[in-house]
Amino acid sequence: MTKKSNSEIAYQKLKDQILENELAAGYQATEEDVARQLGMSRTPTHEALVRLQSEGLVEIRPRHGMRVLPVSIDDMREIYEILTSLESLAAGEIARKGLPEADLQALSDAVSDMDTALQADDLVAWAAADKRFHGLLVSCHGNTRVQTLVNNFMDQSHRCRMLTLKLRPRPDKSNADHAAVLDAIRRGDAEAARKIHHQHREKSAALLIELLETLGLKQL
Amino acid sequence: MTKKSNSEIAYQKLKDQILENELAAGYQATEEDVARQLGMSRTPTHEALVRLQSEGLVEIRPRHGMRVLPVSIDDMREIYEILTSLESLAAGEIARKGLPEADLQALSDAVSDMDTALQADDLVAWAAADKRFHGLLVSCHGNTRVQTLVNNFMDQSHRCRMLTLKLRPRPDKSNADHAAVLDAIRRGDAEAARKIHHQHREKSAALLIELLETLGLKQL
DNA sequence: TCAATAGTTAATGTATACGTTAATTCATAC
DNA sequence: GTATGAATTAACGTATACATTAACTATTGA
Repeated sequence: MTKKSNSEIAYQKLKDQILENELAAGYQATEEDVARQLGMSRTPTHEALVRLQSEGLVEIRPRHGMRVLPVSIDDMREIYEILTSLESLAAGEIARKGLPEADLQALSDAVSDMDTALQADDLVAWAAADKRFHGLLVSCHGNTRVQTLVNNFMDQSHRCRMLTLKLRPRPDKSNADHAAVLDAIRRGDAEAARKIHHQHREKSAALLIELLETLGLKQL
Repeated sequence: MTKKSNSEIAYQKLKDQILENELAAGYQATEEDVARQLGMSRTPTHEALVRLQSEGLVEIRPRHGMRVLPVSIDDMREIYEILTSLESLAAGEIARKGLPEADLQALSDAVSDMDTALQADDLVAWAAADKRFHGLLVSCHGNTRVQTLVNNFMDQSHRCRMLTLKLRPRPDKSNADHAAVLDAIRRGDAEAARKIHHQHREKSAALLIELLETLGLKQL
């Protein structure tokens, strides 16, 4: 098998640490420090940081080191606006063209898993299944660029979703929405699939942002 | 003033050369060759290539050198689907919230310039004004991520648009569409702005793709 | 006390040497 | 003639030394 390069390792480790909040937003360090922490030289470290910067997770400020970017409420507004637009595009299109049974089954499984998780009050599992559903939606659509973008914005907003997960009301309505989207897809009703998913994402966004505002969390 | 780094210079030069088709799609070279051509070492060259890869303009194939990515018909389908979605989002939103007179004027100027260019049969000037209109639409909306994405996808499809510019019918209808979008924005009719722009982009895409298919241009 | 400036320094940008890897070539056996 | 595998080699990955730059600091003059 082909060996992973150090820069790839650096990229994945750093990304993991950022998404899991082990490297908190606002964390700042020089490239050399990061390199030392990773046990490699600055060269592959720098390359990883450049990639993470292009994904909006860190910022490289010449002479000040890299900084893990916090996510503001406005960032979340931007991100959710895009997720809403692209995902509902995907939902509509897959309803229009129809989906092989295997894909429908995968979507259906994700919805079931969300229900199961919710009944068990396992919010982390619920979030994972929810994420899977959204990921399937765009991967079934087949536009690879949409897929990449949605994955990227899900990453950018991951920490925020995880943080608010336990602070928000139980997402029962969310599960119902997903089931309704899936139903519209099965019926081949593109307009309904698009609209329902659109409203679903808008509601999620509004909820999240209101929560952040209520809690006075400007940055996280 | 703060001096530009070599990697920045490399990035811009390479990007220019690719967009202007001086480095044709399919062009392949080792990092060392590219570096020599740019008059610098591999380090900044590599960094520039990584950036260009993240923007979808080149591909880095270990042990084979970098390659200027051709754009296929399917790529154009993907790109225009996203542009359609994000730009009509922007059109709708700016109609909804209203725009300061200066912004309206800038949009109006772009429309006028398109008309003038078309009357003078100056297709290159027309394309520039058209691009400006689309750019203004998203910059007025204010979602910086949408702006970045739209700019990036406009870049990815730039060569293709330039190539087909002289092969397509005169874009009279296109100008009328833009005027109609602007009118809807002025009236504050979000739904109309969104819909008209959506149809406009879908028509452009269909035209472009049909043209590519007719000409049998699978890659460019 | 404040502002301007020159010197200091920390951090990154860059070049380069070297190690590593995988594509290719060539020899050999069948 | 073909398939296998070892040797070759071209290209990149990595570490590191050095150059460069802009932030910082301390000094000086007002």
